[in-house]
Amino acid sequence: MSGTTGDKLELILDAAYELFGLDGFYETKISDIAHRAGIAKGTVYLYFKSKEELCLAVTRRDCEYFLEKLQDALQHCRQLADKLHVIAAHHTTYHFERRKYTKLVFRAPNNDPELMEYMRNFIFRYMDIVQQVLIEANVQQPRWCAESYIGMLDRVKMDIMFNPEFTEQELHERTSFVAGLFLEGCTQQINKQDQLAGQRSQEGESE
Amino acid sequence: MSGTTGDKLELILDAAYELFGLDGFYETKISDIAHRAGIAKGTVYLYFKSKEELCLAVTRRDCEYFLEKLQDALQHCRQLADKLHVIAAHHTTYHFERRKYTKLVFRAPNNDPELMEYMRNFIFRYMDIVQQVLIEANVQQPRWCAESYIGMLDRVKMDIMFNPEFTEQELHERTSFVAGLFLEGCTQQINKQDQLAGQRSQEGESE
Amino acid sequence: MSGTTGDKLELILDAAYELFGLDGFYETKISDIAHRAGIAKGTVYLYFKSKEELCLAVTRRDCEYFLEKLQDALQHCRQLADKLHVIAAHHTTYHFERRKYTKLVFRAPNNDPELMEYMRNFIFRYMDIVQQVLIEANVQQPRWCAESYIGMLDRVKMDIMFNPEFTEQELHERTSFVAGLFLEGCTQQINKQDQLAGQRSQEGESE
Amino acid sequence: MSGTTGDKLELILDAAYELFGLDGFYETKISDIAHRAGIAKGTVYLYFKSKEELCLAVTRRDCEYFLEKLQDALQHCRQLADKLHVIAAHHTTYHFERRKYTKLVFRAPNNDPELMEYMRNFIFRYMDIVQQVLIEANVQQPRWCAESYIGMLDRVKMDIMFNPEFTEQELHERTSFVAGLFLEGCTQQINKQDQLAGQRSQEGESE
DNA sequence: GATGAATGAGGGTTCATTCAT
DNA sequence: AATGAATGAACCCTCATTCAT
Repeated sequence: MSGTTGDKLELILDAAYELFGLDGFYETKISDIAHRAGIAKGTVYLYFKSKEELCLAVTRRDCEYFLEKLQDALQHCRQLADKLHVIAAHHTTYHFERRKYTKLVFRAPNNDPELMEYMRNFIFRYMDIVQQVLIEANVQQPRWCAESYIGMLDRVKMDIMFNPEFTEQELHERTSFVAGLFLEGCTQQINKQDQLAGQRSQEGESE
Repeated sequence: MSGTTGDKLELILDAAYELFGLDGFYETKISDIAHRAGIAKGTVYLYFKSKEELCLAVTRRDCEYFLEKLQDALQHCRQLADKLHVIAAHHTTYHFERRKYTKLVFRAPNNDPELMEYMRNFIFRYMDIVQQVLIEANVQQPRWCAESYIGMLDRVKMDIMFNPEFTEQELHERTSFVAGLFLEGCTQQINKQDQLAGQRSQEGESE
Repeated sequence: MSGTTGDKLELILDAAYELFGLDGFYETKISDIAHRAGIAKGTVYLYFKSKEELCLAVTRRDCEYFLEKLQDALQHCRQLADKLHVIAAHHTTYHFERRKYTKLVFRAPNNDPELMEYMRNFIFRYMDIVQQVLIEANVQQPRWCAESYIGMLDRVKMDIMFNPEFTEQELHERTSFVAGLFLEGCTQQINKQDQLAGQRSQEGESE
Repeated sequence: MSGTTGDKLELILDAAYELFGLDGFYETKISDIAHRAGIAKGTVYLYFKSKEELCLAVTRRDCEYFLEKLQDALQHCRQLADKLHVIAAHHTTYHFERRKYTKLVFRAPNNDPELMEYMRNFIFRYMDIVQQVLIEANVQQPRWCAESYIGMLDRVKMDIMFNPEFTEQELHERTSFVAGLFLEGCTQQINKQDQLAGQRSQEGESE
């Protein structure tokens, strides 16, 4: 009865996500999006002021959903190892499920300041979540470690997106590998730090 | 000397690199490039069949130079630690020096298959070099490790390019951090493997 | 009282007059008019078949009112001088009061035949009124004189509309000047004619 | 050989004058103009930044030519009567020759400030020329008289442009009529002034 | 080889008008 | 009668590419 408005907006976002993802921002015509959404070209402009704004909305919906799902997943585990694995699995699975949308990697309208700013901000928020996990586990240099972890996962993502033969099996192996490798590095650091702390307390006692 | 063909080609590549890097592929007009190169618009087409081909040439020159310099730098060191540091330093410094060309991150003409293929291939070659370093040091899973390392470095690159206040001091610290973190993980793995190998040889002896 | 059909029609006309006058026909959107009238876009089309017809209605109301007021004013005077001054004062005052609606000068939809025809007709009727005044005073060439008078007044109108600093003081001076100048010319002509008539009658008598 | 550039610019101006004049600014498509000029749509934009700028150029050429011709014609006469007639004849003939371009009356893009400013300025310059003629003949209130004269002539112009049956015969009659009527008014004023001056000098003498 | 005037396909956006509710 | 979401034709302008000189 009502809710039609919401429906159409969703239709547009879906169509835009699909086409921006498959063909890229510049290669996608508003008329294509409208056609795929089953509406008229002009209707797009009832919901979005410009192609750029539509792209921003698409990106926002995608990224917010990404972070939301990540937070959800993290709630169910307590151990650092678990959390790191959840993060990795989320990152890789998310992109594996969307692997046909290769052009999303280049979130293009290169010069749209709002989109640039949003993406910058998204990365920060993502990083903050990972960093928090590391802080809770007493990992040293949690910011840089978080960045490194995300970097490792992003490289896997690139493989997923640009290697058409990337299998689900491979997905799991790579995910575990990255999580494992990183955990090892962290554990190492934590150990060292504990040793250090231990030494200090011993030294303190021996005085 | 100055009227040589080669000169003009170089002028065009320089101008295109500058503008593609500053503004992005789609935002840059052939006429802008010609203007900056100090030549006529039509002349560009004496050297390149299309804007895409020019972009490919620009990218190629940039990437080949990147790999070349990396190889050069790697020749001067033997230790794994040294090599990893050289790789990291090269990666981060290269992009720090070109940090104003933020749009190079999106090597855009999204649909040019040749460029896509070239980039895919470039990554492989880059990865192969890193992988070789790891293989020589007996690191397990050298491919995946190589990918992880490059991923970590690529994240630093993103920070460099999109954080305008990124300092040279920070550059060195981050570089050393990443190299160190990765080396630790690798060393760990090598150790484990050596232990394993040691056990096996012992077991073999004891028979 | 307020929900009456007539009310809404008036609201639309008022809003359209305002916006056509301030911004011009082509620059004004139907949605703007609806918004200013406090009604929905579609409602405009319950009262007017098209934007052109609305413009015609606006113009008609404006012009009819102009002529009506002129007729009213003329009823109160008998002397040619008075009548000419009333005409002049009406012309200039009317536009002075509406001087912020500069775009009314270009009653645009250039290609609407109905509007063109109406405007042509309006001018004729206006002219007829002035002409009648002149005929009653025995002015020679009353039609052309009427045209000239209106032309003079229209030039004042242009000054009023496009000179933002045009003051009320100036308005009165210019009005009197134009009326005076024209009256003089007419009187002159009337005199000459009277002389001519006098001569003729004298000649007649003397025969 | 060369001069081709100039040629094309002229072709565009001619085509634009024709179409803007026949159909109006908003009703004329750039593609129509290009077609009529025998060139491609894009070529128009090599010579003019926008449709508005083209309209300004068309107007400018037209108005400058108008003033130029007026100055030329005025050089050949010395008497006030002659000058006034030349002005009138020029005004009416000019528009009679262009009477099919009815839409030029509404020099439309209503909101283009540059065009508005240019037109304002054109009127001033035109008025200045007429005013100068009156000053030289010692006419009182030369500015307002000039305005009135132009107003009278402009009304004739309107008749010319919107009365399709306006004949050349009528043109001459109306022109002479307006010039005569105005001259009479002026002469009158000059006489009065001379009388005044005469009286004053007499009074001076008698003292 | 070098030029730059000319081309014209192409797409984002606007907005008068319609019509289901 | 009133609404306002939806429509889609229309048009300005851009810019990669061509080609005559």
